[in-house]
Amino acid sequence: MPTERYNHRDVEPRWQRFWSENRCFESREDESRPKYYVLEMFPYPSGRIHMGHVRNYTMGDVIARFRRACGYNVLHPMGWDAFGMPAENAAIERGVHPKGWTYDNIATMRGQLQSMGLALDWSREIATCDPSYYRHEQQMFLDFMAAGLVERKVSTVNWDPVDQTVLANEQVIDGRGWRSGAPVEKRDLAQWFLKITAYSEELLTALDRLERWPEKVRLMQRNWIGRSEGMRFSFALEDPSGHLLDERLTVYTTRHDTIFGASFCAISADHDLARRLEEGDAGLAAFRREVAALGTSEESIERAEKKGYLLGLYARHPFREGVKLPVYAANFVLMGYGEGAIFGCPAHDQRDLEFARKYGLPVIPVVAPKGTDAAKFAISAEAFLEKENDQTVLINSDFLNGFGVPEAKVEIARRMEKMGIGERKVNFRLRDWGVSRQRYWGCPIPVVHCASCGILPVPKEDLPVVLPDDVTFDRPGNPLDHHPSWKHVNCPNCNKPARRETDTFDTFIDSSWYYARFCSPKAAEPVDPAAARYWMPVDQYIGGVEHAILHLLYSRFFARAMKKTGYLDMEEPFGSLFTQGMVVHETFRMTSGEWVFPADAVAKDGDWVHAKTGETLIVGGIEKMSKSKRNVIDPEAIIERYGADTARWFMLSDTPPERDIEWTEAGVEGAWRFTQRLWRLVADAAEMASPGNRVATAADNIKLRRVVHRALQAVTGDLSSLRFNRSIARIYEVANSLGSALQETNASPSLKAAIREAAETLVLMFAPMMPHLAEECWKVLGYDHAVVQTPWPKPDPELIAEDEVTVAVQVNGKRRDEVKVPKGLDRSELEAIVVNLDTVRRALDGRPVKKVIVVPDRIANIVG
RNA sequence: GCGGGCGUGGCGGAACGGUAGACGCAACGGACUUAAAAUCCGUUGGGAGAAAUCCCGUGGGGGUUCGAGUCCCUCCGCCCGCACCA
Repeated sequence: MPTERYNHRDVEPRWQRFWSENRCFESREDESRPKYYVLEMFPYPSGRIHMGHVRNYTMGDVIARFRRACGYNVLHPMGWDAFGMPAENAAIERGVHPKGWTYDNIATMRGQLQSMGLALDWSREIATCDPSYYRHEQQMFLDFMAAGLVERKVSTVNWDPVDQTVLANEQVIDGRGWRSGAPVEKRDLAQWFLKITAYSEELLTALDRLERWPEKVRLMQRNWIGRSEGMRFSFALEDPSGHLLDERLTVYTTRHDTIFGASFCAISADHDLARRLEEGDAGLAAFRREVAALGTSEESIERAEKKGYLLGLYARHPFREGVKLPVYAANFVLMGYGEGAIFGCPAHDQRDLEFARKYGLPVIPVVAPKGTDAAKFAISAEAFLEKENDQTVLINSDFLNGFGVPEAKVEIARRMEKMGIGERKVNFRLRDWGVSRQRYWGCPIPVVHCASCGILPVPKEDLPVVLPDDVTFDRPGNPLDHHPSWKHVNCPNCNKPARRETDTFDTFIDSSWYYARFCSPKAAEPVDPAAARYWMPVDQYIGGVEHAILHLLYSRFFARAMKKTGYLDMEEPFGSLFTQGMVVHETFRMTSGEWVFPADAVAKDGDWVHAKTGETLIVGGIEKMSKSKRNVIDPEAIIERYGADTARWFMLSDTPPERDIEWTEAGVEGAWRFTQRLWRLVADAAEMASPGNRVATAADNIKLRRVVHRALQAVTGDLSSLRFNRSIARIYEVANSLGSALQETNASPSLKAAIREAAETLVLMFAPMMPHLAEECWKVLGYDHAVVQTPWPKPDPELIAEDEVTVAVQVNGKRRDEVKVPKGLDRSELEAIVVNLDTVRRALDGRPVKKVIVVPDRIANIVG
């Protein structure tokens, strides 16, 4: 039959219109049905969608459509994480206004997402830069403040002395500002903090209950929170002449058992003591400037070569009379952790060891494997790090000699507490969340600074504090600060002239509660309690692993803060989390080093050449798609050429969703051919087996029916657990079997019935992945109603059941044969069969059978 | 530097601790065609053998187990995060 070629350009927009006009995906609360909330991390409106979006939103869409078909009341919303630096950069670089730029981008990207045929409830769309969204953020912030969850404290930022601007960590490149190239300095600013540390313990222990989160993400969060049990204690300090100072040096350690191995103390370059000593010490001032140039990122600080500066102070060892430890300012001690000061024990810490070697400090081992001769145990290049199960013992440690590490810790703690110089302390690595940003394109922080009344919240009736539109980017710094009038307000208390806060919120705040807002996006309050009670938590959250820590931890905290202030009735916003992999692509560059778009690279005689210049190209690595390396493929071009269904199919095929997927031309071509093949198969099946055919059970169709029902069973399970690539493999199998059945020129009525069933089931199975094609096929199969109005089919248990199984036969763990036996055959009968097989006897080569291990219906292993 | 992950044919990958390589791509052979494209059928981890069959194989090395791609240790390579990118 001459089937017309499937034309996605006609079909896809038509069905998109149908879904939209019939409001197929708009959802509302319905207590009579189970709810299912699918959410993908919302996009930043950067301009155009990229392949990462296509992958992320396709996965969410498949889940949404599948769950819908299974009878769930599905919520699947979309919005925009619309505040952020790129809008300001566009303003500075291209003279466009951040607001116009952002909303233009949203319009473009909304259209692009719609062309993907996503089953989204667009009536719930939100943009975080809209006052109707951020006003609630301001209100909640004020409530958090009243609830004691907000704090104002001084913290350090990267300062560009030329541009007179605060720099983000990514704007610091090799210690210099990205625009000015000037060495970065540090500045202390009073900033707002959300007290996430009030929930350290809770955020940690609650991880155990997030059973449907990837273990790796929970582990990363555990490590990030970093609970440790240690001691805070202080050393007496003396000056070079040996005079005792009034001041003591407080340190934090988890290895107080190694106190006898201490050979120095180190404080952070930002430590209060270092700041005070700087005045009379030019060398220290220079050292502090050098450390400041590293910026504030922990990565750059820890990567830097370990260096210290002798402060000329000495710490008296608490247990070794007359022993003095030199005190350094060191570039690797972080002010934000513990006390910003440590004692160094080089024998048992690699970093301390490197430091000690560099400055010629003693290395005294104090922990050694049991039975080691203390006199001979020495440390060379590697510190001795005790591991969980090691049998170790304290040495060179006076009264601790012979103690195990845990016992030594107890003893030191006991003694120090008795001496009054320290106490046991649980410490967390987690720091409070600094939310102040010295930028324009963010949510204004709703407070007023008054010279006489201090810092006051903006009265709730004055919310929202709206960002002014009339700002300029012609000079560096925060435009809100330069604005002629915006910041000048009267004090809400005394009514005298006062100043608005010109800092805006970290954009992580915007994304820390949007999931809740989607439940009732137009509510007058941040969240409508009834709607949130019905929809929350998110049943399936999907996004990149790059958000494994910050965004997810902040959201978990925010939910708790919202609970405390009465906005939400739950702690954990995301019941199940899935982290998808990136989209990667081959890179091409010219001999000049310039990157080349894949679209401009053409294969020629086994080489790659530039489509326009003909120059031979260098093929680089397969890397994450990025604008800078130009290895990007524009989704819009792909959808235009192949259709959304093909793009979606490719994103789901082959590669498991959690792994990185490589975009290849051959892969898309393959996906495109398969859409055409499905179209032909269904058209042929529709012609051969009319809607009147009924399913029969005769033997000549049982094979096809089994394939169909077993695949349906497998696909149902695989889609429930997000194993899209596996479900697609099963769909290929059904397509292959259906294709073979269609070869039959003289089909019996019962075969026709089976073909009909196969075709219909096939369409319903691929519908979540290729929704437009499925609708069109469904029409060809003779249905008036749409696939989106059709329930998910159910496999027939009789057709799934196996009556015969193939059991592998091993001899000493090596496969030697296989036997077909009835399913459920008991051990002894199977054993009797296998030991007498020729292949088994040959492999045994005369040895007696020692034992037989039988796993029923799977394997028999003869040990001989 | 610290924390986390990944590594299986030419390629993407499949495999409750139980027959490694399902399914797809590519390649090769064939059918159809004047021809090509498309489509359809077949072959395809490596090695030995006429065949039956045997040996080797899941990044390298070691271990646990009747049995390891899967669990443990270690090394190598790649990727992600590191608190002001989103």
